[in-house]
Amino acid sequence: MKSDSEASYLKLIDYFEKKTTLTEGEKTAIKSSYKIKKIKKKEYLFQQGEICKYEGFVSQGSFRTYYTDDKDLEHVLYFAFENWWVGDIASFNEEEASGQNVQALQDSELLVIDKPAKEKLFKSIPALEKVFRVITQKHLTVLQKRFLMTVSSNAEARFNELIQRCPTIEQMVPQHQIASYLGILPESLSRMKKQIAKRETHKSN
Amino acid sequence: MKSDSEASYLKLIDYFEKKTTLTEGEKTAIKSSYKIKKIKKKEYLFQQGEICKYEGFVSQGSFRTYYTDDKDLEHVLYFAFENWWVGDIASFNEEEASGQNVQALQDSELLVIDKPAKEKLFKSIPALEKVFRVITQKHLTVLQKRFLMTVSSNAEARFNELIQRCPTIEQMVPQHQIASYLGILPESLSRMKKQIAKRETHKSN
DNA sequence: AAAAAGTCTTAACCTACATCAATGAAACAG
DNA sequence: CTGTTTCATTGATGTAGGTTAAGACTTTTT
Repeated sequence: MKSDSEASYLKLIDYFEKKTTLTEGEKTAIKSSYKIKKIKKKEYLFQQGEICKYEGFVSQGSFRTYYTDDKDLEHVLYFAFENWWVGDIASFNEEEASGQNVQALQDSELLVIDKPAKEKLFKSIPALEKVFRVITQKHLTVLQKRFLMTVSSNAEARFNELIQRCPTIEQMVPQHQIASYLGILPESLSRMKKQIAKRETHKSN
Repeated sequence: MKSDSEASYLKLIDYFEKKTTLTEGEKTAIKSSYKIKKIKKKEYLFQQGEICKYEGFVSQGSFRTYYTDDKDLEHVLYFAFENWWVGDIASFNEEEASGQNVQALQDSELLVIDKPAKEKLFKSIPALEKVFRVITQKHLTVLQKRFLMTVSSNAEARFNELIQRCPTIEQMVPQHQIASYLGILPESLSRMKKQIAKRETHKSN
């Protein structure tokens, strides 16, 4: 399906063009550097203990990045939908084992690049270097907010913030994974939602 | 005190030379780009609501970065000792209000640079660009670990991890700020330490 | 040297969320 | 279509850490 993959590459080019200007030649270089990788539901880009060999741009579908602790509990670090990135920066760059798992939530498609290809691409398009520096900074800022939110407010406030920031998330992700993202157990989220609903009906009567 | 400031600049140069190679001319450029800024105990590099105009390298003393929430509770995000950096990357780069405070824990000294000077320095020493990209990545990795630690283990495990990673911290920082860093109240840390001590004596008898 | 401000500890009580256990419903595989 | 995981809900009970309040001890300010 040539036209499908063409559309995927266009998403990536559009994404970059929102952050910098590219010549036609540069666009071609980008297209030939990123490869299409399809990942079926519940399968992985990489898992804990493996090296993250690819950095991926989500062209179709969705992913979760999570960490499994020593009590075998999963903790969702991020969700990634279309036009977002997945990967473990530290593992990708240092070529060391990752502590994370990146799993498809549905049959999905990524545009992936490995480290040598990325370095080559940076050399031919220096402006991209800055684009990725900014992406990393943004990433850091988001995580800082998340961390502060986690230590300074309760699960209900975190839930409200999530719904406000990402209103469709409940349609896209099972509830126990939202709970994990919020840092609570599914039982607690279920109870919490019941409480919220009860309060809502009381108010409106 | 010329010799004092000379020693401060040497710390910064040594720091950079661990990550890249520099010519004498580049070292001179670095020295003339960073300015010395002394900050007395309890005073600030910047506060919540202000723009972080300087990125600082701690040449003497120590700092805490914290956030004050809507209930007026302080949450320590980082400590910074000698040879560490302070600042708010997002605020510094985007020139927007910061949500953080950077406060000296004792009379301290920074080598600071503002955004125009940093951009100019990057132009004259492109290798530094990569150094800072790596610093930001490292920063992100550290924060990710911290976040996962916070959601996947209890305060005692976090305390033990901190002591192991930074054994002298209890001599350098008041206990209520360590509590804040751990995400608990000073009373809880005090109680926790008592429990630990009780267990220790039981074991050794 | 006195006053004020900051720090640490202890104790009694409270609450948000975890844990354990059971159930029904939905999704999925053979 | 049917047995089997997976998912959501609910209830009973447990606990880490929060809240409030008080006292002692130390450091800083005047």
